[in-house]
Amino acid sequence: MPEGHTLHRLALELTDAFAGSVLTASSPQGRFAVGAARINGRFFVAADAYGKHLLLDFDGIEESVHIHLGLYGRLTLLIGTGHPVTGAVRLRLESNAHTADLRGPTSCVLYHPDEVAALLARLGPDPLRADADPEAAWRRISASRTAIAAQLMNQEVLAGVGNIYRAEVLFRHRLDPFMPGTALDKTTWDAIWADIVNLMKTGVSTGKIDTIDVEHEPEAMGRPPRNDVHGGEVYVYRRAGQECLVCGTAVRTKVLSGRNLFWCPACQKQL
DNA sequence: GCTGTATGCAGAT
DNA sequence: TCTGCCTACAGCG
Repeated sequence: MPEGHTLHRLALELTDAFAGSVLTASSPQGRFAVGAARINGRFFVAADAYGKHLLLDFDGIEESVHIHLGLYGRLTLLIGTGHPVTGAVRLRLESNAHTADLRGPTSCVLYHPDEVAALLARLGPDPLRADADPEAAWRRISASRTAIAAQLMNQEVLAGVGNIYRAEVLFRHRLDPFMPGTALDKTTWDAIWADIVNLMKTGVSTGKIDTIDVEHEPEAMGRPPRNDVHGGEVYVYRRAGQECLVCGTAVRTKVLSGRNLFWCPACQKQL
């Protein structure tokens, strides 16, 4: 579920459902019992996303609820209230009309304003935020010999890009994932940034990661829709061993800094 | 039912 | 670079 687009979408949905409402907060699973008690009965102000981090603000307290879904976390918004609790619900928020259930997050804790500030200070620009500065990311990337595929996933470089977007955007620009950041030119970076912004914005509005250009869409290529586990069409992500949709070469995979990277060795040759 | 895998990241080594 | 966290689900028997 959770790359940046998911969190921004959730922030919009939560704000839409809860802003201005008094919320009931509980922690059925127990691990956020103290925090839930702190926010219980307060007016919900807004939810906001920074990269893959979600912050919830309530009236009358200076702390924010910091949520990071990690690899497994899910936040589900339900219509109505009084739903039976299923599974390990870390945090349940209820208005008089909606319910939000949080399960399996890496983080669900109260943050003081200085902790929020520290978080924001360490994150790179978030392509989904209007005030994001792509130059800040470029300075980091172009100064480091680290492989571009690793840098795109580094949240201090770019906030919100995850394993799918990095693989897909590198394919879309036919870039060798192992190319050092120092080998990237500024024009290419500007194109990558613009592409990420567009792809992620689409992700926010559709709720899925779709990266295929029109000419490579299933209908255009006479193949059945993949409709993979994440519901979107992609070029290389999780397609190891299958034919590249552009050139037919077998897609490769390799673990890079603990995550499975996917790429087409023919389309994405180092220059 | 069990096993493997997963859109993430912190902390240890 | 490796391990642990923590939950859900697909695939298998």
